[in-house]
Amino acid sequence: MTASVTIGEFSRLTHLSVKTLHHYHEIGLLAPARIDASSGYRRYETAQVPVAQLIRRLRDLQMPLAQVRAVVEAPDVQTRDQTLRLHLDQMERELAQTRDVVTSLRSMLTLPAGELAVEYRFMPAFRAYSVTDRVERDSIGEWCATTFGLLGEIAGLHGIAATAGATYSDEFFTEEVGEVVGFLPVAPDQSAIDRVGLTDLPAGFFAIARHDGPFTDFDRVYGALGSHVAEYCEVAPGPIRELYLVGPGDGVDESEFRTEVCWPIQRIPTPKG
Amino acid sequence: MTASVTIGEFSRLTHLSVKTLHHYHEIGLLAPARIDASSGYRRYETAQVPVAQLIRRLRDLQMPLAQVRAVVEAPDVQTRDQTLRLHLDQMERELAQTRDVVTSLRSMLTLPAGELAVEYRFMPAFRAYSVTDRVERDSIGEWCATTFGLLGEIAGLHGIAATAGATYSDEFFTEEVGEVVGFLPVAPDQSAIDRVGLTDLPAGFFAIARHDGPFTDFDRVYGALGSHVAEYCEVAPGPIRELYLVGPGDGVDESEFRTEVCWPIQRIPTPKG
DNA sequence: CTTGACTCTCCGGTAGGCGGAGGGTGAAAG
DNA sequence: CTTTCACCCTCCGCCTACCGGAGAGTCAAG
Repeated sequence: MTASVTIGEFSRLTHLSVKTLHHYHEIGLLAPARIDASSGYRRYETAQVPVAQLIRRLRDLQMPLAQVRAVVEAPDVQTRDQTLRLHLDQMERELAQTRDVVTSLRSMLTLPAGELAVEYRFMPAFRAYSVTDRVERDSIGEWCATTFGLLGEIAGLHGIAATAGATYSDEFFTEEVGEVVGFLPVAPDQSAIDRVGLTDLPAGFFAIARHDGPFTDFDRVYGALGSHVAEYCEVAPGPIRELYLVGPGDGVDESEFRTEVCWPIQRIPTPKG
Repeated sequence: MTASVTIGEFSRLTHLSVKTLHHYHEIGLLAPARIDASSGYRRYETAQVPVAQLIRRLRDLQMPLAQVRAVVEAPDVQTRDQTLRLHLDQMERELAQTRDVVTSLRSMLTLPAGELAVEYRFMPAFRAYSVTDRVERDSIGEWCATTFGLLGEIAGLHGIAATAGATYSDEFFTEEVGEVVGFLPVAPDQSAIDRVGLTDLPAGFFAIARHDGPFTDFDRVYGALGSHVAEYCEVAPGPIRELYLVGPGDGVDESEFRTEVCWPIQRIPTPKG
């Protein structure tokens, strides 16, 4: 039914290198069936081949070993397959995103950056339903999906037609993790409701640029707008705001998205020359 | 035209963390425009934003810094875009492959491994045109493409109808890099020709299993066949062989591929019990 | 002149292994 | 029965692309 093999043979069976098998033994992910007491030689069973292959496949997909462990140590097949399916879905989403980045890079190659229209605006203070979290850069997409899903739902329930937005703390950009606030403006006399907080956003001047299209090449607007501000304006403290004029909630294609990026400034600059 | 900003501001403009900017400075990938002599503070120019963003995008695509460097330090725009396009093509290929692995894993979940038909065969010695290289596991796909492209071309020119194959040294599996020989059998009196070598493959007994379908789930056959051999046969020294009965050169869909994996054994085992 | 935000350097750690040194094992060949 | 040689062991350091934090200096506003 099953046979005992040396680490080298097992390596050939599974296409995992000997070094890798050592490593998996060390961290307790895949231990040999037994170990010769006198020589210390590892002996694997051929019955271990399938699990080793599963591990290898998951690693091929860049799955972290911690997650791999969760999969192979799942108590029963249902749990395991469930976990696995979730990961596969996630990977497919990442794949799609990578593809987007590639296409966006390609288009960057063909059409150079256009002129950026910067507008200066005073935004009065306003009150908003809000969701505040400490978010990592990598998981911002997910966070936005859930947050604006929730805010959109609330907007529907209460008949609010305002444009949702978010503020991003400096930390979020400079240290890869920081406070992000998703908001939905409401009447100033509105009071708190379930599931979301209430925040008063301060008034201020902003340099504003609009971004048309999907979120993948958002960074270009940031670069261009930020450069503009650095040249012509005095920056003000406070987080950067984004206003989602047209976004995923509006049931249109990505290419139809409209977003305003608002950079806080001290005052509207007087034109030079 | 351009303005000088601190590292923190530059971080906001480019969405690269301060730590990352330090790192890029240290390795000389993206140095600040100047450094304050007394305080040691880095000063970046807004003109550096586009290159920083390019770097960030490439890193988002997992491109190693060495390659990123090659791109950003390209002498002229043509070279740079050319390099970039090549990398993007490569990434798209990898993307496609990852997708295949995902689908294959999914199918592994739904349909369990079937029975494996193992056949024992004596293969006489034969002479073959051959290409021998030390190949890394990761680049085996590429190597096969070029090698069997070449061998196929030669087969066409000389009217050879034999089945191409390859041998894989143990090292190749146990240490991630090792000797691989692509071969195309010819008549025993044939002599050497241009661009390829001539190898005599030794006779021997083999346990052979056929794999139907794309190369993505090749490992299952290895595992199953190897386990079978470990249980019922005495292994013989020498590299594992693969015979490409139907492969990429035959202009059919991946799912139509037929490959034999040949595991060297000492003799044909006598059935137990 | 203080406060607080920002910046500096340096040191150490992370994942997932690879590479090599130095030394013990096992089985077949002489 | 010994030698050879492939195989195996452990241990240590290195790799990439940064992140975290300590300890100390710097800048601008109040």
